[in-house]
Amino acid sequence: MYTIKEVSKLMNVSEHTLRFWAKSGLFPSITRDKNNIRQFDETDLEWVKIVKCLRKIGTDNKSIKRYIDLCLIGDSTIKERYKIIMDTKEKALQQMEELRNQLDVLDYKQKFYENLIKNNLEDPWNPANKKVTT
Amino acid sequence: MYTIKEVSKLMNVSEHTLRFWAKSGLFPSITRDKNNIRQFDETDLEWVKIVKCLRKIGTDNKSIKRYIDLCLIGDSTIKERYKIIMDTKEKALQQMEELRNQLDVLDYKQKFYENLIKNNLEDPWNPANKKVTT
DNA sequence: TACAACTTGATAGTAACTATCAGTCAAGAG
DNA sequence: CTCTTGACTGATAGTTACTATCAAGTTGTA
Repeated sequence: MYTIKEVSKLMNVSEHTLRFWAKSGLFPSITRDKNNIRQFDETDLEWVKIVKCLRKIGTDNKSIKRYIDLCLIGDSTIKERYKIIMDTKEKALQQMEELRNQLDVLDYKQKFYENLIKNNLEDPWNPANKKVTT
Repeated sequence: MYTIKEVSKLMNVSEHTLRFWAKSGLFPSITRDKNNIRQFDETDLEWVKIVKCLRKIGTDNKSIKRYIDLCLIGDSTIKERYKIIMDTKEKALQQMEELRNQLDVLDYKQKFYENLIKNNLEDPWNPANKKVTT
């Protein structure tokens, strides 16, 4: 059994966010001790893991809740859950692609600035040094 | 010269968001025609591009504004801007890594579900079909 | 017994959109 | 020459997913 603080450290999710997720119904099996303190077990950690995973890929909390509800219904929903996972994979791959594109933009900027810096060092009084650049 | 609608299509950013960015001072060189309509030129498209790039990597609008202000100051800020670009690259690479990790989680789930589906097809009355899974 | 370190729920605040709305303006139809 | 249509405007309100602040309860140590 883990406290919220331990889970926070273990999973690298803030306590605030864990409480928020809990309140949103994203941890269906969580229990409380006699003082109303949340107790996370290994299954709960699995829930945290999948919620974190879906959130990182931008799935909204409502859709995550839907996935969890499907899990609770049982095996009759396996195909639907499988589809959600596959769609999420697709989305993640698109994001990788997008990230790669933006890295290209940044690489271009990097070279651009490295050139400027080199020129500045060679000729610090170049009038080009007044120009505004993006 | 482009209208906001054209820029929206060209850069794949909603008109709403473009206006929001404009109001936030993220397009410093934008002009208006006699009817107060925004006119984007090629330089403005460059601004849209870099703003979009930084946003995709999660830079907040305030920091983007800071980068733009540095650009406007001129060449004396090149090293600082270079650092921003390099830090952003680093951040993007971390996000790639994070995305790869989450893809691993999803791959595991995929295999898990594929197994379940296979077993279901072979033995649809298996009592295991009642079990709740994450 | 005091106090530090947890925890709790409630509430308010924030960022970055996103949607809605009333109003302006210009071009084309009749 | 009016009417309508469509694009644009700013202002404002709403949304999502946190994130921060707070008062209050519990437990372990000095």
